[in-house]
Amino acid sequence: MAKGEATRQAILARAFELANVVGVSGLTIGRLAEATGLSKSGLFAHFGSKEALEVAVVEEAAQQFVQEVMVPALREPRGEPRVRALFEHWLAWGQRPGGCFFVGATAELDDRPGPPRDALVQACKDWVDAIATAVRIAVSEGHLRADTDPDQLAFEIYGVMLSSHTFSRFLHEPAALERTCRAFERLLASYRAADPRARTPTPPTS
Amino acid sequence: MAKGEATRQAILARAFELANVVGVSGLTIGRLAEATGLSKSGLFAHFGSKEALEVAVVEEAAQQFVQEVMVPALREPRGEPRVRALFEHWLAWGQRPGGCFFVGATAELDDRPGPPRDALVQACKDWVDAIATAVRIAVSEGHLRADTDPDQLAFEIYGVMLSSHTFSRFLHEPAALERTCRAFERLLASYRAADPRARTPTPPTS
DNA sequence: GCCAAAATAGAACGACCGTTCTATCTTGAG
DNA sequence: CTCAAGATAGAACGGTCGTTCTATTTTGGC
Repeated sequence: MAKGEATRQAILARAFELANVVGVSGLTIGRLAEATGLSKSGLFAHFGSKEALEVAVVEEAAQQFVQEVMVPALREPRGEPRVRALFEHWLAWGQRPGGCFFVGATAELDDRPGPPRDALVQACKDWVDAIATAVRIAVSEGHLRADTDPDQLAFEIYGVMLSSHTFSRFLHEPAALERTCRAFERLLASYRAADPRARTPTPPTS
Repeated sequence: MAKGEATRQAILARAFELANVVGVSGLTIGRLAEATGLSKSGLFAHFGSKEALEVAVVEEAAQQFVQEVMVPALREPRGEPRVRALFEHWLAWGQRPGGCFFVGATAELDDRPGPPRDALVQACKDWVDAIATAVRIAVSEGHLRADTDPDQLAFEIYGVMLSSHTFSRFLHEPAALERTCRAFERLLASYRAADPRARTPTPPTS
């Protein structure tokens, strides 16, 4: 029967919204039941345990993230434009109420081993890898210097994102967005090839 | 009577250790009572409410942070050495079990208004300001370029710290420390004056 | 339209939470 | 040494948590 799957998906959509604001473990079955109009036990039956619900929420978040950040960026031209698109779509993603789900969940789960944490680690690694891959392409396109370490730049871009989250959402710093963009631009500039066409673009065969 | 203050301080020291691992709200009165050997009510009487305990824990953390990070750095020579010292002492501070208290607590409290959050915001602002001030001095000493925006560099250094925390504690990335140091060095280099003595050091009168 | 299977509801559970109350120790000033 | 004040303990409270159990309703293949 397909009814079960449909309500399960509806629950997860609502659960993700809630968890984005109150955190993964702040998400309670009672509150989620109230928010969806189901009974506690009726909702519970869809997941079997709170832990399984948390895993499902993390996976739901990852799926929405792919849809809203990764996929649109992949439609941009290879190289620096795509790196920039990843960053900008992340900025938009972080504007939803509660900020970036992964930033909040990371701090919450990093000292709580178990399947929810594992799922979140996987999602974050995928995200960092996506940045590093885009950077790698930008290097091979000659947009960034040939001696660029893609993983290093991904690490640094990730830091700008985290700082952005903290300064805007937590410190309520008015200039947060401006600082964020400036930091990102400075970062790209420091890795950019002096002349965009100085390096011969790597041919597809190599 | 001084006995009360002494045990209160002992409780806070233990509370900070605990909160560093399980988070500010993961710290429960029952567990803390067990950890200190007191009864729930006996411990509770020292603070009057859970919220007041949380505020006290944040203030305890801030005090230890000043002692272990700020004060030693202030003993270093003005300018870049002091900026570097702030960073390195923070690295050491983040090595304790649970990582950097403030990084964890920030994500936990950023959507939970109230006195604990306010206390934490103040502590973080003090920290960012301390970095920015050290940077400002480094500029006036001619160690960093004159057009350096100290708040911007503080924002970026903060990002490196956050990224460091995530990559080492959460992602368990083996190269986290190396990436952290490289990111910091790259940052300083990008702001460093080409010739350390090119700028005339601002005389004390100006 | 029937009827097993699936989906949902409702009540109850034990555990732990923060908090309150009362009683009992312990302290230290006079 | 006395004795009020302070510090601590113990039991109990209402509330919420995740979870389980048992009904009841709803679904959809036949």
